[in-house]
Formats: sequence, C-alpha cells, structure tokens
Amino acid sequence: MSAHTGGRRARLRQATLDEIHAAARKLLVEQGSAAVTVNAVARQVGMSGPALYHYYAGHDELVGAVTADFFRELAAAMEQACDARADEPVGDRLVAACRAMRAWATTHPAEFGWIFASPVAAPNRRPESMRHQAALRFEQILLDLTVELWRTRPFPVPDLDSLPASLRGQVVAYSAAIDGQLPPGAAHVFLSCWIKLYGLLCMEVLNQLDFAFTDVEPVFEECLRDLGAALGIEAGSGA
Amino acid sequence: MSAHTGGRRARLRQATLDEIHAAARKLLVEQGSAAVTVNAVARQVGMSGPALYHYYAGHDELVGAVTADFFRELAAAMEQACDARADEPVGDRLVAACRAMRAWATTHPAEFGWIFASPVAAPNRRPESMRHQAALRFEQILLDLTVELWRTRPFPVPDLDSLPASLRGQVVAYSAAIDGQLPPGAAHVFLSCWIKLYGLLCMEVLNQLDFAFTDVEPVFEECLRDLGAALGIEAGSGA
DNA sequence: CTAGATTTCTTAGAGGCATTAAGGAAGCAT
DNA sequence: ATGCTTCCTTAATGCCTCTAAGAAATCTAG
Repeated sequence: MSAHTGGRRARLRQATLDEIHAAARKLLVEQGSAAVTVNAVARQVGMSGPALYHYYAGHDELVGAVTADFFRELAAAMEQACDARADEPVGDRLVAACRAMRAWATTHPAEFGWIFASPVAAPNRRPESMRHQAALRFEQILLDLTVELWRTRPFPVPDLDSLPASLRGQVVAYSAAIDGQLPPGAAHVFLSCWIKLYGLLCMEVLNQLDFAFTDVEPVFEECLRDLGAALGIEAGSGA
Repeated sequence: MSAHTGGRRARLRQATLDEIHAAARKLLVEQGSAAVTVNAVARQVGMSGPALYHYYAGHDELVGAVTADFFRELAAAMEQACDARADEPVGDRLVAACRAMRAWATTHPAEFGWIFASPVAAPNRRPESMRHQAALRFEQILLDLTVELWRTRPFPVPDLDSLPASLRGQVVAYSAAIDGQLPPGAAHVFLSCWIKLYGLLCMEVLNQLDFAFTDVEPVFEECLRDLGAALGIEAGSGA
C-alpha cells in the first residue's frame, strides 16, 4: 500500500491515470466508442498493452472510470452555472443548471452518450463503482435545487389521491428514499420534470430527432418553459 | 441473379436468412449485444464463420438487417393493436397503438435497445438500407393516426406566432416534409407528443428510471393521459 | 546503506473476432 | 454433358482481451 497519498509514487501513478483517461477520451471523441480498446489506449499513452492492467482490471473498468469522469465534468458544469448565479432566485438557478446540462451534452455528444448508454451497462451497476458514485452526485444536483425551490417557494402539487395506486406507492417510496426532502406530491412533480428533460436530451444525443429537427435548442427551451410552469418559476421570481 | 423469386434456390436462401436472423436474435436476447458476432451467429446456424459473408457483407450489415426485423415486428404489433379496434374512434386506436409500442418494448428490451441505439449507428444511416426503410414505416404509424385524428377531430394547436422563430421554421419545414398532411401547428403538437412518448420509452429501456421506479407502467399511462389531453382525446370520443 | 518487498513495465502466448483469399462441391441451364 | 453460379470450406492476417513470467526501478526497513 502507498504510505502517504502525496508520495512521489502516488503522484506518478495519478499522472499516468490522467494520461490514460485523456487517451481514452481522445479515442472516443475522434474515432468512436469502438476505438476505445485497451490496446489502443495503452498505445496512445506509450505503454504496451498489458501494462494497462496495472491500472484497471480490464476494459469494462476502464470505461467505467472514464465515464465517471464524464459524470463529474457534467456535474461540475451544472454546479458552476448554478454558483455563478448564487444571488439569483433558486428557480433561475435551476433553469441555468438545466441549460448547462444540455450545453455540455451537445458540446460533448460522445461523452454524454456513454453517460446514459455505456457500452458496458451491466457490470458497472455495482453501487460501489466510481461510475455509480459520480452518477449519484450528478442526479443529486437538480434534486437539491428542486428541494430548495420547494422550501422557499412551494410549487403546486397534484392531489395524491388523484394518482393511481401503483404510481402513488412508488412516489411515496421515492419520497422516503430521499429522506422526505420532498413530500410524495412534490417528488412526483420532480420526477415528471426529470423524465421530460433527460428524455429529450437522450433523444437528441441518440439522433432520434433528426427526422424533424436540425436544431433542438428551441425545443429544449420550450421544455424548460413547461418545467418552469410546473415548478411555478417565472423569471426573476425571487423570495 | 435468381430468375424467379419463388425458385427452389431462392427458397433455400430465404430459409437460411431466417435461420441467421433467429440465431442473431437468440444471441442478443440471451447473451447481450456483444455476443452477436459473425462467428457466433454462424456457429449457431451450423456454418463456419466466413460462410455468413455470402449473406451479409459484414457484421454491420447483419446487425442492420436484424434491426430492420425488429422495426417491422414492432410496427406490426402496433398495427395489429390498431386494426383490432378498426371500428373504434381514431383517438382510441392511437392510444392502443402507443400501448402496443410500450408492450413490445418492455417484453423485448434487448431488441428495442437496438432500435434506438444500434451498436452501429453511423453506417446504417444510408436511406436505402433495410433498417432505414423499416424505421420509416414504424415512424409513419403514429403519424398516420395523428393525421386521421386531425382530419376527423381537429385538436387544439398553438398559435404559430407564439412560437420562437427558430422553432417555427423547423415545424413549418417538417409540415412540408410530410406533404402538409398536418399544418405546422398540428405538426408541432404531434412532435411534442412523439418526443414525450418515445423519450419515456428510451429512458425506461435504458434503465434510467430504476432509481425511482420499479414499474414504469403507471408513468406511461400518465404520459398517455397527457397526450390524450393534448390531442383532444377522451375515451370513446367517436365521430 | 542495503536487502527484501512492491510497483511498473516488458514480451510471449492463448483464444476469439472480422475479414479476405482460394478453392471444392453441388445445383442449374443450355 | 458442360460450364456458370451458389454455397460452403479451410487458411491466413491482423486486431482484440487477458494471463503468465520475468526484468528493472523504486520504496522501506533493518
């Protein structure tokens, strides 16, 4: 085990890891998912194939680690957009975070593709994987903002009794899973918004909208207006 | 060239093609996308590797052909759901087609995964490919139903002037692309519905909703109610 | 300071995949 | 019957993942 994390050994190792991630990303962006092979990445870094197995147990783990990077970078972009508006109403910050999400997704389509459709879905589902941790932090961002919005400016929620029982049960469970930060009704609104937003981005990046749209930006803005309406956000609606 | 399509030669060839498709699908369903290799499929069929190149030019073309099958099967399921209700109002048939779409998607998750995220996206984009043809037919189904609905029971459409110019332009272009079967405002409503419906299915099949939902069915039903509202459908609202 | 343990990297190699090349056997048409 | 086409085979290339065995560099502890 490396004694102190700041040791020379550890620093070199981290530098190599960074190089590996950069190489993998370069291959992904320039030549597509299939080009990210253990051998190709190693070659790019200047080592010979098997050397890479001293850093990752195999192809899947490498992909998972790089995907975790993408999650972190996306999350950072959203948080930065938020923090840059720390003095604005939370609704505006929420919208800014959503825009930052799409901005990152559209400027990094290959990376975003790995985020929701990693070439290796199954193995990276272990909750302890870096990928999963990073994904959680990402998902947390909009939830936190929605919670803050709910606390400062509660938005209208549907009558729980109006929901079919099977949906109500799951919404109640989710509300409990987030420690009741949002009551079931508000959780339902949040989930609906998340589905619309993320679903639209998925379709855009998977090129499922090309048949009708060359520029999805106004569609996304329309989606944001819907979300704003559902969440009771009007521009500049501060406390 | 085979003289008459019904010749013995052609029949044998077709039987082999069917066997190949079945083998590829079996591998996909039982062992995942990565298991569908030229060699594995050939082995399953009982030929040795390169023999398969007499049927498809390569791995990509094979995947494209099988994916086209999936499109056709999905389209057939939707059309069957529709035709079984030939005497009901078009709105009900539209909803039935949507339910059939999700039913097929959830009972065939691996196959549906290839429909919107084929492992080989780029090459199969050629408009003459079987995959593209089948995709068009699939997309046509809900459009046709919406057109029929629009003609018999026009639904409310937004004021075109209320849309931002960049969105209006694209909606107008799409309206023209479908030969004006729907005017731009109605086309916009159709596209919004399509995005919500298909986006939700994408997220479900890509397991992006697992963090909150174990059963997406009521969420889908809720989405259908939204669509019904947007399209002015109430159950049993016949001519 | 030095000797063992650890880390990092190398080459060799097994086994699989995509694909091409070359050729044999079988069916079909004249 | 003979030649053309179709279907399939084996051989071979070059890529991939991953394991094994070992050399060199580095750290740690006596």
